Formats: sequence, structure tokens, C-alpha cells
Amino acid sequence: MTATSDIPTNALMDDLPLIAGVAVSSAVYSVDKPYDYVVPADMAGVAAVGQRVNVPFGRSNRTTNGFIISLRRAEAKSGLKYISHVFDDMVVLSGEDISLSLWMCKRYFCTFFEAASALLPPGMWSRDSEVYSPGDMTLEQALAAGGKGKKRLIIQEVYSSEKPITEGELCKACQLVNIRKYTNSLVKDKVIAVSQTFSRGIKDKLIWQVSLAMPVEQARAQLGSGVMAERRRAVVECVAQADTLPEKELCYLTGVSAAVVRRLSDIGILRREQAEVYRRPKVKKADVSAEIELNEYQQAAYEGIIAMLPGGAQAALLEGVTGSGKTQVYIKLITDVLAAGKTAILLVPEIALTPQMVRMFYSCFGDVVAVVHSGLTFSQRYDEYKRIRSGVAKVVVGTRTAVFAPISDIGIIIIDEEQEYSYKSDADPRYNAKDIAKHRAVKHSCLLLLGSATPSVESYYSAQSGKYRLFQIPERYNDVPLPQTIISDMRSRLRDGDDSLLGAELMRELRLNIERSEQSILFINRRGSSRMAMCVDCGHIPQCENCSVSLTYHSKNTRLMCHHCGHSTEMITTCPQCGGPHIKLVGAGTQKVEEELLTRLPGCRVIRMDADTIVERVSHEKLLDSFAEGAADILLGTQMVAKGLDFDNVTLVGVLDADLSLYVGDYHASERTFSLIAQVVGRAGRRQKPGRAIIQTFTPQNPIILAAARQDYADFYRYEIDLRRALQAPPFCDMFVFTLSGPAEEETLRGAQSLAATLRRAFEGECAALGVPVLGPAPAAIAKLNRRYRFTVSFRGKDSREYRELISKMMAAFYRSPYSKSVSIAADMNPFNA
DNA sequence: AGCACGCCGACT
DNA sequence: GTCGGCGTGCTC
Repeated sequence: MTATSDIPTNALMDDLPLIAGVAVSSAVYSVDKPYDYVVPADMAGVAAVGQRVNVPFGRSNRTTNGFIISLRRAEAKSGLKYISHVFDDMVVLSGEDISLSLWMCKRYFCTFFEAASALLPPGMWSRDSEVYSPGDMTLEQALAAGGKGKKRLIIQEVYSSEKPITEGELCKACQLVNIRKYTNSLVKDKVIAVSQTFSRGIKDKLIWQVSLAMPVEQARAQLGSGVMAERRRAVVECVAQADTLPEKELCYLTGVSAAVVRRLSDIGILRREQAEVYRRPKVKKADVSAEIELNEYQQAAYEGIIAMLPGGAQAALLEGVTGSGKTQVYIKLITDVLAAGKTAILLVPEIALTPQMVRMFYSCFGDVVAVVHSGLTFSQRYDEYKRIRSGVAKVVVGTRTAVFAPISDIGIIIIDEEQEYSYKSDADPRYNAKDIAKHRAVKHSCLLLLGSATPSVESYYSAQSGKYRLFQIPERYNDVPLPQTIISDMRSRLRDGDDSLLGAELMRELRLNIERSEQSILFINRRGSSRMAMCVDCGHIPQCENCSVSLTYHSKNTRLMCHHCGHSTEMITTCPQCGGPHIKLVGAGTQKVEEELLTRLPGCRVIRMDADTIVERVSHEKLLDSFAEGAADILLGTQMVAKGLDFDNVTLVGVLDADLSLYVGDYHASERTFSLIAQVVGRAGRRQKPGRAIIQTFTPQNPIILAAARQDYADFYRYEIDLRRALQAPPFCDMFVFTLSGPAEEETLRGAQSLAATLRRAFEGECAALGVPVLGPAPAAIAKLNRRYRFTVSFRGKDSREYRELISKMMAAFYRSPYSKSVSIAADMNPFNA
């Protein structure tokens, strides 16, 4: 797809119709190209490149969402359809957005519409509904023209309705689910007429602002006397004092009703005006906004990075152990960038964007900061978008979608904890915010700063090879020493048949901490934290009927649930396989650990945090607050206890199952394990008191775990980079993966085989220069998902245009093949769970 | 992906 | 003879 903006200024051509190239949402990958539409004369004023539109598409002329990506005056070829609606608001693709979307199409093998939609706030599209009205004839004529069966019913309903009838009403009235096939032909025969109503999914929020319409003396003079006049006087004085204030507030302050204000406005004393307000989440004001003081290492890093700012598009990696104060460096940098009249984007991982963090940014930057994350409502998200686009907000802090912030003049893009996998989108298009940030940094010719305690191997490799400048903060903030670490070998317990989850070392230290009234954090790997129901007699574990995974027990609703598709069933009491009555819950879930803690340390107070207890963000914050206040001895949880938290009284950290995430068979496993353990260990003893960390493992000799225990990134990197080289994994090579899925296993497999064969042929023939082994088809990591069987076909190659074009070609060819009827295909590069 | 057009079996 | 089955190919 290409975009052009080409509006001839030649006056002679003005009588030619305006033709728009539209990228539509119904286009699938293989037919994704701009479709030409005529812009109706009455829309010519608002239609612009980047605008969202509705157009009729396909034989049925279903109204489809789209973006105008080109505009020109030209002879209208016959058969062109007309744009039916232009969404006239701020949610528009800029020139940068369009070129970014085009790039994303190539990079992520998606359609333009999919790419562009990822850049915009969600929930903005709406076509209210189809509305039917009678045609230019009488009911008798209409019935004569097309009145048989279902159509007769429809004609009667449409002609008897007082006002135009909506599609939904018509369906109900005729007791039909789909009336389209009847109405389409009736519309074609002009028996009934159809039109659409459009509105935006999310509306602007407007309030009434009140101000004086005349000098205050004059206003006072017009008030007269009496009881009413006294009230009016209060209103006038209040407005005079405030200059301009919202009507609601005025009523609140003076105790009058809105009618009084409206009356004063009617007689010309006050002026009421509509003003737009931005909906923003309420944030408690932080009490601290002290001047940031950097230590010598932070200062050195800061100075080095700031010196790079004028240098155009460059990248830097800031490596600093947990607690070394990278955030302070970011804030200093952003402050400087703002002072230079530029803007900044700071990306943080999903779980790190805690309310504390949000509060801190509000107190540092006030109203020029916009915070974008998944906890916002659609309207809040939309309003933050508008605040950014209009230039009110100059610093954008947020999770991966914030990388698309419609901000101009970017001075710096910072990605904190850049190794985090939450930067990669888990929905199509599967973009990686890091790639997008790189792309935007080049376009804006600005600095990209990656920060991490445990950089990704790819980034560190780039730093080592000189592509990125490397900055290091070797010490922890305020010189807090690293915790003393004990590796606790759990193998003996396994041999002894002891199935307890807490080893002797950990128990000893926990007791010690409780005696000293110091707090502890226990971390459990999410991979192993699910509890499953198992039949003791035959070993049967209930599986999801839609997906190839075991069902997980949830105590909240006492049901067995699938974490992939949401399917749930009642907890079983007898085994569905052997009929045995002995069902046991297995798996080292946080609940099981909690039970063990309560029995083995009677009286200890535990706060448990996992996906099970955390439904809303609010409760998350509450739990952490109460832990900080000392309401519990032990904080037990998954991922979310691992990062971003900072408690003064925590002196012991335990990792219950350090190795569980090591053997998941994707090349990120070691990196993830190292990062997790290193960060958890870093939680211990951040202030005056020295900390201890206990790492329980079945593989105490594992170099990854040993390096993590010492928080020795360099050692980890040396080990891992050799492995990556040997495995031909990133950064040396990229993995391209096709995922095919379909409702029938056989058919899906055959589709995958056919794709693999085509690919092998291409590597032997016209693409011999790229020739690499094709792997698969193999069952995907989750072989069945949502009742669809999944297979992968993959190959390794260094990311390049040639490979990407080949993949595009393969996808297009697959869409043309008969398999595409029941099997769908997607492609991804370096996926996280291949 | 939808959806209409098109060419073959069981029914008023 | 018609209603409707789902194969095939297009979407400005």
C-alpha cells in the first residue's frame, strides 16, 4: 500500500470530483490496498488525508470503517462509490502516523487498517445503525412490487412505522436475526430506502462556563432589591471574584439552582459558554516533590546522556542495578528536554505503572504530563489523547501503547526495563513498542534511551558492538549494599518425598524476621503457580475443552477456569475418567504456599497478591499500602511483587521456584529467569537494614541462577551470548514464525504442510540466496486455543526486506489457496512463546 | 472475512 | 417447476 497526498491547485481542475483513497477495515491482508471513493460535495470541506470515514464496501455495500490515505482531483471512473460519512474530530492520522502505519504493515504483516487502529484510542468508531423508511410509493404498490413471504412482513413494518425504523427494531418486529438479505433487494428495487446514522463512540465532554457579560458595577446596578436580588447579588459577586468558573461550581458555592444562573444569562448580565473539559483519573497529590539530587554515578550518566541530545537520532543503554535510581535520571533528563522546548515519552512496563509512580510523575511535571495505561476508561484514554495531540501535554508516561502518543517535537524516548516482554503486543498487530520507538526516534531525530537493571541480550549486544552508547550506574542509590544471597538446594526434599514448598533455610530466615518484626517478600514463578485438580487414583487432570491446557482452580468462585479462553466448569468431586472420589488440588499456587505458611508459622500475617486476589487496580494499591504500613509479616505473590515496589522494612526475599521459568523452550527463558530473580533479590534491604535473599531451586548449579543470585549481569551475558550464537537466536539471527489455526486439526495441518512445502520450494528456487531450513509444521506451544488447532512453520534468518517480502508473498499465496477457507494464517518475528 | 452469483437435489 | 444447498471469486 502506498499513500499520496496530491491535491492539484490548478483552478481548471476544480470542477473535477475529489477522489479519496481509503484503507478499509474489511480488507484482509491479501487484498489490502487503497480503494477509491468519491468525496461528496458537501464533505469536501472536512475530508482530509488521515480522516476516519465510513464507506460502502463489497457487493452488499455494508458500511465499513476506513481511513482516507490519499486525496486528489481526478476524473471519476465509472462505478466509484461515495464516502458516506466523515468523522470530523481530532482522532486523525497525521502524516507521521500514516507513514508509521505503512511501515508496520510491512514489518508486522498486517493490514493498514489494523496498524492504524493500534495508534488511535480505542472505541472511537461508531455507525449507529441502518435506518429504513418507505420508498416513493404507496403500501399497495410496494406490496405488489416485492411483497412475498418475509419481504411482505418487512414492507408492512417499514410502511406502518411513524418514523424511520432502525435495523434492530425491524429485526425484532419481524422476529428475524438477519434481515439484510431481504432488505438489500427491497432497497435495490426502491421499495424501501435505507440510510445510516453515524455518531462517535465517545463524545467530547462539555461543561457550561460562566462569566460576567458586563462590568461588575453595571451588573450590580441592574440587580434591584428583594429576596431574589440578594441571591443574584451573591452569584454576581462570586463570578466577579472568579472571573470565569463552571456553572456547577457557581451553583455549589452560592447555593442557587442553575435556573437562576440561566435567568441572569438570559437578561444579559452573565455569559454562559460551552467549554470542553478533559476527563482524567483522579490522582492523589503526592506530598513529596523535593529537588532531585543525583549521586556521582547518576550524575555522570545523566551528563553523558544529555550530551547526546543534540546529536540527532541515537540510542543509549542505561544499565543500573535495581535500586540504583534510574528513574531520577529519567526525570532530570525529561526536565531538561522540556526546558529546551521539546517533548518526551517514557514507557514503563504494565506492572510498574503503579499509582505511586503515577503520583510521582504528576508531582514532578504537573499538568504537562499525560499518563496512558490500560486502567483508564475509553473516554479518559480519548481525552488524554486529545490533550497530547493539542500540545497541552508534553510528557507522555505509559505502557506500550504510549509509544504511539500523537506528540510532536520529541526530544527523548525512554523505555524503562526495556527487556520486559509486555512491550510486545499480544494482540494483532503484534508490534513491539521498542521497534516503534526506534522508528519514531529516527523520524524525530531524537534520542532513544533504554534503561534496565538486566538489559535484554539483544540490547546489550548492540551496546557492546558500539551501536548504542552504554552508561552504567554501578552502585545502589544511597550505597545500600546488595543483599546476602543463599541458594537453597531443594533436591534433597524431593528425594525424601517431602512435598513442602518452603525449605529449611527459608523457614529459618522467615522465623528470624518475624522475631525481629521485619518484613519478608516471597516470590513465586507464575509458570508454576496455578493449582490444578487431579484425581489421586488415576492421575487425570481436567483440561479445557477448547484449549490444550489444564484448567486452573480459582478459590474466589471455586471453579476450574481456563486462562486462555475464559471457559470455566464446576469444581469436580468425582473423576470424570475413572469415577474415583479422591480429587486433590495440586500445583504450587500462592494459595498453597499461604496455607503452608499459616500452618508452619502459626500466627504469622500474610498478604497474598496474585491474579486471583487482584481484580481491580484499587485493591492492588490497598494491599500494598497495608503491607507498607506493617499490616503483615509476609507479602506473597507472583510477578507483581517482583518490581517497582520499595518497602523500607523488607529485609528478606525468597524465591520459591527459581528454575521453573527456565525450561519453557523459548530463547527468552534464561533472560526472563535471570531478570526476575535479579530483580526480586534486589527488593531486599533497600535502606539502612541489610537484606538477605533465599533462592530455592532444583538446579543449584545452573549458571543463570548463580549469576542472578549475585546480580552479576556481565557474567550472565557472557554465558548467554555464547548460547545465542550457538542456537542462531537473536541478536545473531531472527526467527520468523507462521502460525496457522483452524477448527479442524487435519485440515489445519495440511494447510501448514502446504505452506512449508511452498516455502521450501521458494528457498530451493527463486529465493535460493536466502535459503535456510524450514522448520515444521509443528504443534504450537498451545496446540489448541479457543477450539482452534494451531501449528507453526518457522525459519531463521537475519531480519531484512528480502525475508519480509518473502513472508508477504507466502501469506498472499496462502490466502489464494483453498486452505484459506478454513485455516487462518498469521506471521510474526521473534515471538515470545514460539 | 462476508456475500452474492451460480449450478445441482427434495419439496409445494 | 421453485427453494435452498454451499463452491467460487470479488471487494473502488
